[in-house]
Amino acid sequence: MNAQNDDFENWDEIRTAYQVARLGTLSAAAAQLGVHHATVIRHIDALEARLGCKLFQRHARGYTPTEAGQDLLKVGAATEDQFAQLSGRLRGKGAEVSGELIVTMLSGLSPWLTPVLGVFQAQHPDLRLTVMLDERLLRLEYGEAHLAIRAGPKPTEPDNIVRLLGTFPVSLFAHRDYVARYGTLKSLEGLAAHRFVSGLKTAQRSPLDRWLGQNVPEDSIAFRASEPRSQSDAVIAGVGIGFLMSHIAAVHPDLVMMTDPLPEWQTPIWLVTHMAIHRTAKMQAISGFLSDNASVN
Amino acid sequence: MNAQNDDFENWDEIRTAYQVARLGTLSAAAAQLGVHHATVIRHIDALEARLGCKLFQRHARGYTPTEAGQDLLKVGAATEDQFAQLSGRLRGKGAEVSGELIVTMLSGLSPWLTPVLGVFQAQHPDLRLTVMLDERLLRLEYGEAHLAIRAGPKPTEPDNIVRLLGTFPVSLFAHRDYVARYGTLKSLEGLAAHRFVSGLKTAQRSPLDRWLGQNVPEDSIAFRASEPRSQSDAVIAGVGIGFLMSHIAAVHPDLVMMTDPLPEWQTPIWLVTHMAIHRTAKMQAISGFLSDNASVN
DNA sequence: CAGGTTCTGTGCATGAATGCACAGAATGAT
DNA sequence: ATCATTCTGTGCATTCATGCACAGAACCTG
Repeated sequence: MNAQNDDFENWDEIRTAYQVARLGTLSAAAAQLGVHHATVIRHIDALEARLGCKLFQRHARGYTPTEAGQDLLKVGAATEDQFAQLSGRLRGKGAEVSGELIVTMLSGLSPWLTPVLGVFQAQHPDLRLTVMLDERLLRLEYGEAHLAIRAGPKPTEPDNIVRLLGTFPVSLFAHRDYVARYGTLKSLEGLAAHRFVSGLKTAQRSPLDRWLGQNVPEDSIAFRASEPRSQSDAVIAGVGIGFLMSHIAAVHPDLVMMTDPLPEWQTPIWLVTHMAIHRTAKMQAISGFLSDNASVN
Repeated sequence: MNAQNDDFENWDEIRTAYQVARLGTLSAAAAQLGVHHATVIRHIDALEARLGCKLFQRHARGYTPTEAGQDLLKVGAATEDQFAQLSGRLRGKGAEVSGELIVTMLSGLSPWLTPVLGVFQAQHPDLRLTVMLDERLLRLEYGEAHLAIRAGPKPTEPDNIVRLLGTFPVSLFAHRDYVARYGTLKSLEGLAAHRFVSGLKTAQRSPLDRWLGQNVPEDSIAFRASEPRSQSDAVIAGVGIGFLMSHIAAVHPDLVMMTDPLPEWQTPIWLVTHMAIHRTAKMQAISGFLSDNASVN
């Protein structure tokens, strides 16, 4: 088997010989293959030498296949057909909105995006949708996730395709009970008199966490949580003032916006896919759907 | 069709991906293919990018094929099988002493070699043997002939495989009737008193013709013929003295050797084949047969 | 017959593919 | 926990495949 394999250690030479056998001249085969005719003749020379077998009778105006060349013509045609069918199947799969789809996002985006994804899945019943809430950067190239929805600076990992979902206003919110007890926020100079909810001090991954760290005394951070969802839960429970996207806060009638949103708080949201699957209909469909349906009214 | 073809414009990448899918690691595939693992990963990267489709899940300890990768595994296995069978058929044909065999030689060698070739053909009834007597240099690479039997200096055409059949003594012969009428050849100093048979004056391709041209007065060349066979016919008919190989002349009891053979008259005979077919059993068989059976006893 | 066109075949320069060397990740053994 | 082994992934240097430019052969047209 291995000894036989050595005869055909270059499948591209077979492809070239097949085209010459099919078309009859070096020039035509070269045009079909998109290479120079010198390349074609060299492939034929190499293949014939390796096989120790003449594949063609050579004439000034083209090549005619020998019996061996005709045999190779048949095998080459079958191979090309098989590859074309494989290509069609792969494209067919890629043209479907079906199969598994793993979406990863920060927990803070879940209350907003999970219902949207649910509607998408209802529209495509063949889709097996998985939503993973994870701070950790799931590896798109490892297939741990197919779509990552990220906030903050534009992701720059190589081999990733990044698309902006939108830039969303963020502001400081508190529960009305908190406001009744501690009062409103008169201005940004009065931050120290209030209690705040933030992320872990050691991390401060989010630009908003860093903003709080720079503008609020440490003694005024009343509550720290590793997950954004826990942070928003604390705000909703009246523990303190914290950042939320305006449209997420709008879902809660008991939340009060403490100050107008600053432009620097605006947060871009990115849809990230791996280039190897970006072109599939599935990925195009989910990206388009999120762009159309995750906007804030 | 052409659009589909573009997906698989590099059949060697498919071969590489097939080996990875089959063996599970880049290293194993690289070893099997005889390339570096860097080459393997680059072929996979290129193919996945071109297809826009993940073929593998990538892990630190190897690759597992996706559904698409498994599809490619099946197609690759079928392709490899088809190519292996093609290889077997070509080798099988090459292992047979059958089909067409065209042998070309000078006419002067025909009385000696044609019977030998006839015996060879009788031993291989599936062989379609053609003997072409031609001064013109038939193109081995064009398939006009498969085996050329040539005399004189060693042929040097590229892509030809040349094998010495033997070096044969040549001498000057005349018919006994000629000797009865004109006497014997006392020495090489008495050449002018005799009549000779030679090739065309304008050609003098053969070293023997040139020897005559240099050592015999032109008036003593009684008979010129373009074909060596015609020349030997004239000698046999008693027209004059002419060169023949000793073993060919020995077939004619009426021919008399006029002088001992000179070493410079010795003539090497070469078997010439084209490298593309040289290794086939057919060519090996005919070359071996001629070496064994065309010797002079 | 002469000239134009199409095609093959080859030496040399260029560009692309490949191998080398290294580093990092993951796993297993001690 | 540390070290060794296996494997993947990448930048750079080297090698090899390819394209360019040219010439020759064969055929067709005027």
